[in-house]
Amino acid sequence: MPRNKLDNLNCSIANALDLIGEWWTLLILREAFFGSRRFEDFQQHLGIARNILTTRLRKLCDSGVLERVPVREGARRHEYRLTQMGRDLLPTLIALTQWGDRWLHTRSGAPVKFVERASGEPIANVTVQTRDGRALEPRDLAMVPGPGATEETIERLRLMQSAFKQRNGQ
Amino acid sequence: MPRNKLDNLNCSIANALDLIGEWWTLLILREAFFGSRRFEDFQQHLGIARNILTTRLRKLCDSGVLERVPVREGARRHEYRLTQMGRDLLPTLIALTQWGDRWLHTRSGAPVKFVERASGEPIANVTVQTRDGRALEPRDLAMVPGPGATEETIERLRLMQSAFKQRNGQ
DNA sequence: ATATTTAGTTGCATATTGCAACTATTAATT
DNA sequence: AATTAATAGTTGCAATATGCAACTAAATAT
Repeated sequence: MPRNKLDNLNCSIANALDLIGEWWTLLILREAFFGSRRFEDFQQHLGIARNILTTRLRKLCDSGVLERVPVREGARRHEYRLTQMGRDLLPTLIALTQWGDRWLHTRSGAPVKFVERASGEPIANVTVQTRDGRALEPRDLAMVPGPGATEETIERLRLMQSAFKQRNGQ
Repeated sequence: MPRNKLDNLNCSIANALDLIGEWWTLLILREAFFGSRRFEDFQQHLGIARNILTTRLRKLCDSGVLERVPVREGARRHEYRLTQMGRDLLPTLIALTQWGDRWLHTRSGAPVKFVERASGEPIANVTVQTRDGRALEPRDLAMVPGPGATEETIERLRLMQSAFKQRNGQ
């Protein structure tokens, strides 16, 4: 990955992308959500080069997104399963899928529909919401320094805020 | 992008990643949500190589995620703004950010906090929900063929379904 | 009129990916 | 038990993408 790691330290997106933003990685995780567990499953479904699959699986295991467990008690062969950290990517994956469904499949419609298993009801679109469930648009959001903000981040957010006020004539 | 384009045709995630899964692209879009609009803004905030920034911006404009508009009426200089298609990536970006906050910033906490502009209240975690607002876990979800499903997709989903039943002893 | 900023382009070194062949276990078959 | 096939990689090399720095050209500012 030739991308600079410089000063990505204080950005969750940059840190997340260092882990799961590499070529193939999100497709591997999609496969994992679809039920793939074994090396050959991933390889055959995705058509990914075997050496790349090796390095991706290793990285995902090292970082705790997947775990490598023996296929049976005491077996030497293993399989790759989502951990809680991996399962926690579901909202991201679904949000991305819905975006693709909406903007990139205008002809034929979504290839896969997600439904609640128990009821068969389609799920809602993933949205950004208040804690009491009102949907928010980009313009309704503001960003403020969190507990892990650096001085640099704080300064950046201050600049954003004043640019926003200026544009809205305040 | 050396990734195979083969048979990605029927997967929204694969198609989405062809557009926004390249190195830097999501960071560029994060910058856009943070208020960057000009070439130099993106370049300086990210430290990205200028030639790569050029190709990424071009691709994002060509595909309709960003638009290239004159800075003022009749000006030759232009800036890059999110389109509706681009703004629609907000849930994906926030979901990814929250994942990073949760799993990769355990020490210091989130660098940036998203709040409702009007009230200052923190937003909720992005979750997958039913249409009446109940949160769903991965195990509560099932996938069924959508309107754009190919025969291959349908077969794949059938296999998943029977594997699921087998694991759960039905 | 000159200098500076902005928005790129170009060329070359380095890093990543794709491909195909090869290896070494493990599981299945005779 | 021996042979075969499937699984899970590794290795080497060619094709691509990225990083860097210098260069260009137009638009603003002085």
